[in-house]
Amino acid sequence: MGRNVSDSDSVRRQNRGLVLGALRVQGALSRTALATDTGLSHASITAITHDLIEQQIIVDLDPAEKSDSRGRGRPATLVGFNRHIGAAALFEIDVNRSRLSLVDYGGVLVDRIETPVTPTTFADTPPAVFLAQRLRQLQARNPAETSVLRRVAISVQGILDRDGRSLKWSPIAHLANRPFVQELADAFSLTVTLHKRGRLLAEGSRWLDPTLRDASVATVFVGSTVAMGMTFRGQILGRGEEGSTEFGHMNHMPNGALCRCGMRGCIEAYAADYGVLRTAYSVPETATPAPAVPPQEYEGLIARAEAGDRAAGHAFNIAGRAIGFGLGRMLAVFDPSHILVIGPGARALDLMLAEVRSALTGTLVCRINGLPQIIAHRDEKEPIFKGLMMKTLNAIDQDEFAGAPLRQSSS
Amino acid sequence: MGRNVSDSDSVRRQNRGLVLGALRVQGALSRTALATDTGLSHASITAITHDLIEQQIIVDLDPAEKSDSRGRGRPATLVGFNRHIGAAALFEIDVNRSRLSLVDYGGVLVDRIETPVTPTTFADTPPAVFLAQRLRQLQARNPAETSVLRRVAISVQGILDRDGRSLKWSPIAHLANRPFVQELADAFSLTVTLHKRGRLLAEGSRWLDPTLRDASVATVFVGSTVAMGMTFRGQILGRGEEGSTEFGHMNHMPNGALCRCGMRGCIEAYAADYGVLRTAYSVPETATPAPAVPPQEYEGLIARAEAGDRAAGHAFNIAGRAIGFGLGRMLAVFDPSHILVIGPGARALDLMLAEVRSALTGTLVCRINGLPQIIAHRDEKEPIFKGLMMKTLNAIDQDEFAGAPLRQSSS
DNA sequence: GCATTAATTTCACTGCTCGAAAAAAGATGT
DNA sequence: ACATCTTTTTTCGAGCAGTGAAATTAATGC
Repeated sequence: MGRNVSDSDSVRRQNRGLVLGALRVQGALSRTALATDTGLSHASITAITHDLIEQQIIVDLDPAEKSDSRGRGRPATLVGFNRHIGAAALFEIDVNRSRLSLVDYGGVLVDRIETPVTPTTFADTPPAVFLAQRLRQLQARNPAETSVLRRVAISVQGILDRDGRSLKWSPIAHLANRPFVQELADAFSLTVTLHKRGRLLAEGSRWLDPTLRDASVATVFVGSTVAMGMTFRGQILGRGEEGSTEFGHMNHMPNGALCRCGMRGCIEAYAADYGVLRTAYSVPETATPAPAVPPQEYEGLIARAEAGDRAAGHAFNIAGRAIGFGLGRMLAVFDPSHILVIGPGARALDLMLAEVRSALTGTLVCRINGLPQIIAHRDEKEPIFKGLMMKTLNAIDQDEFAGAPLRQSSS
Repeated sequence: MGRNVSDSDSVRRQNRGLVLGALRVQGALSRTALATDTGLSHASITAITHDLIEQQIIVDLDPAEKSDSRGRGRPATLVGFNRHIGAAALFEIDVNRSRLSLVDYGGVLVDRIETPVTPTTFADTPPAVFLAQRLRQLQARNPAETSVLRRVAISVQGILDRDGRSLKWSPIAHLANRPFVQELADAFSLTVTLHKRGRLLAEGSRWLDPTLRDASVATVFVGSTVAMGMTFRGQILGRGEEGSTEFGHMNHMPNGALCRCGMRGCIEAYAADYGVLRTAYSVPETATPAPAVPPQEYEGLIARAEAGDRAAGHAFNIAGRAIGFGLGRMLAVFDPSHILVIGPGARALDLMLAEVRSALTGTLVCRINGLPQIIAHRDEKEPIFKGLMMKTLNAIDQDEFAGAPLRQSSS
């Protein structure tokens, strides 16, 4: 039954993981800094870094690099990741484009392949084939780096099944119910993981804003969809890719506006770009949603609303109302200390905030706890990529390198 | 920073905790059973049980007790908790009654004091005084057991503050914003903990139904209030008493029926006993809710609805609709494998199920994952008490006994 | 009585952390 | 130039907890 026994093996794994985690968060560090940062003794840090260096996982950095010359005592030598010991391939699959990035173990972007995606892409080419093609191309172009490829991680939108190995539903056409994760893993003999985009947003904003590292945060993406990722005191909620957060498809209004997902009254149907456009142009709620909204059109609508255009302003009010009620309902179940709004819709937060606040004010939790802090992160560059990368590299740290192959004999 | 270092101390704590946990769940066990159950080696079990026995935390049970005489080899001697090493005082404070129970470390009920509660109880007597009186009475009546009292745990309804030390709001009059936890802790020099009733329901149903031990479960209480507790793969969600689940006060209908909490449109205002009654008798939605509904009146309404009474049936339909939409919205954020319905309303589940199902069918998550299993546990005897007791005893196991005072020298 | 069987304990060994003391590597002062 | 300071790292000797294998213990069966 219980496989939670703690022994010297788990002690080593835990403490090596602490060291690697500190390096992952803070970058290269001296051994002394590692000791204070992890709480381990200097003696243990010496032993652990010695082992890690012997295993080529980390390297002693040239002291020439950082000339912190204004010290008095013995100058510190920093240790940092050995960039060449591993690499990860990161797919971001979206409704209208796919991107494959190769990053080394130090988190440096090595190469990138972008491909447009259309509604027929995965009907013409099975997802596994599509991904394998790109991955092979990457291998051909970067033989050195991909020889140490350790993981493939894929970011998608939609609902994952319980074990997180495939999609049960996705707004990306012909991607659901295809066992491409397994097929890719078999074809390349690699660990392949699947990640819900919304969850990565939460992961990404944690790495981007260090003050939120240990807080409970709900990160809301507003743009072509509405999605949410949650962290609880620094832990990503729903470990193991389970616990799908389908905030965008939470019901806002029984029998309401038609959503891209085919249901009616989802928050997304009011607050995603296509929903706002539909309201602004008085298109009937039951009209089929536009498949994709050009960014400039959405931006233009924001500008018009800011300039005082009645119809545009009303559309954002309706969107804010949907988000506000959704947040209020979410707060009854999960009560974060911060709410982050990111994505294209973050630019329009000011237009929606009044309605969001008004909806929240009508909930018990907000009356008692006060309104939560709602922060817009407007110019997030690539929170999804960052989240995917950090999650994957961290998984390599903890799963593959922290539990070390025992050292046989140190000469 | 990081205080997560693993050392021999944390190893001991972890493994002793495993042993105590196995005994807590399964009752008295042989050492061999403990070894297979925890995954520890026989040698370690010998060492650990030896220490625990020396510290009087567990005892070797008389082999006379259980005559499993049909064995061939050396008969096993069971070890079980030493009931006299500790005790816990458990308060359950409700809108109309309070109950104080004394249980020993083995989980046996020793004594109990019940007191009615009225809306003026805590206005006349400060909560801390009220509790202290009962606790002193208990001490006077049970000097032996209370001499080893280790914890006081209090179950309440309402919203706790972030650190779980006091209530920010409660349907129990004059209980919020009174620092009675701190005062009681100071007066008796004991650890006093406060628990949200909804959370304990989740804890309790885990102990009551072992098949749900490792599942993700949402336990919904329907009765004088509507409340929910959630477990995630066997973990109670929202550790440290944070993450209040205010399911009953999730908004169902903007500007809808008046709730006891003072807000409008809460699920509770439609689905709690007073809400159902209000609908059945066509009382306006804005009428002040009845302070308490006699159980027989609610039962009578169920009977009438089952007999085909139109108004009563309609009231339960409305209640089911509120619960169904609430669950659907909850599912967008947290997706349990089972939904348990308990409390007086569980008897009426059949009357509400059609509407619940219909509301759930309109959500994306249910269309993809299928409808969740909804199970009524009708005759739960005391899930709250059970949950409060197990949580408290388990806390004593893990916090006080697992991290042992080092053994000085074994003779 | 003696072999058989199953539960526990004992023993020798391993791996990990820790505190204290020693060593290392420049900076500073005369 | 050389001794002295200061700060970073490493070394060394415990101590502790877990493990597998072997030994011990306590009944049952013939």
